[in-house]
Amino acid sequence: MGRAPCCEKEGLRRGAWSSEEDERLVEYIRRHGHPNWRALPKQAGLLRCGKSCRLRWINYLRPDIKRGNFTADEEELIVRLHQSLGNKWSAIAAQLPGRTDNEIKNVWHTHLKKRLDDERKAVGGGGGRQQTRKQSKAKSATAAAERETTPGRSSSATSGGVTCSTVTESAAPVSSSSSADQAAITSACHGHHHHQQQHLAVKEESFSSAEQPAAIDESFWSSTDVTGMMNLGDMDEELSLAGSSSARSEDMEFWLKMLLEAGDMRDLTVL
DNA sequence: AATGGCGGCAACCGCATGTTC
DNA sequence: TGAACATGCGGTTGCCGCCAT
Repeated sequence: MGRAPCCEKEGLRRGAWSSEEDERLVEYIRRHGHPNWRALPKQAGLLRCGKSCRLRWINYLRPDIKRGNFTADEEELIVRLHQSLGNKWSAIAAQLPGRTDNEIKNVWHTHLKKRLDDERKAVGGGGGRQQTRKQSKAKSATAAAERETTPGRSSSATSGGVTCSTVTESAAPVSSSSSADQAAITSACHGHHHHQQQHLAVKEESFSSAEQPAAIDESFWSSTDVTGMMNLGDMDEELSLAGSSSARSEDMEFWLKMLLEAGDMRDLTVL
């Protein structure tokens, strides 16, 4: 049986968001939260589908987004986490407060992957030729074409075949990561452990419902440029005041613990 | 100055998963 | 119990600006 599309396609705007749309969305969420993304655009008077609104909010408009260049620490953490977790961008993002999975994904594909590839070539003198964007896009198109003819979920499978061309890209799933990988995540996580404990809750939707906005400094919202104006320390305080907790963060903590423990055990067996 | 190529990033697409009824 | 619906996630695409020629 078919699923209803997430939104009716007719008459809805697509593409880049205007500042007016941004303001509308921010203003609406400020007032009402976002209990229902599907209904939100209609209620907010936006000609967008709910999915688009959600994405815009999560990746750009949320007040706890940290924008700007990634620090060396952040990049290193991404690399290490990617070695252990693979392309689990949301899991990686959960360890980088203020960063979105989309942003991390972009950084990985545009900077880190290339850098690692270069380093690998410098060290090992090989690892395959770097794929150009053109080639990559051409392959993507081919993959997309293949997808048309292949039933079932193929987006990840085909793209996996395309993009997992480097050693790093083909990082094993968690269950089969090497002890080196585990050590990597262990050290990465230890290095940021305190930070993470503090911020695990931050990744969770800060204003997932209307009960939160009261905790938000109104002056923040009066500004058009809503990004980067609230520092994370403030967010932590607000969240802890609000007693925010989340199943997802707990899940993350749980799996992180499992990973760490597994890593420790592996290390022991190796020793 | 014109232009073509490339990199970076925001946004879209479609499937997976969770939730509700 | 299972269908319908909502949300999350990862891969991919398209646009725009920068830079080399």
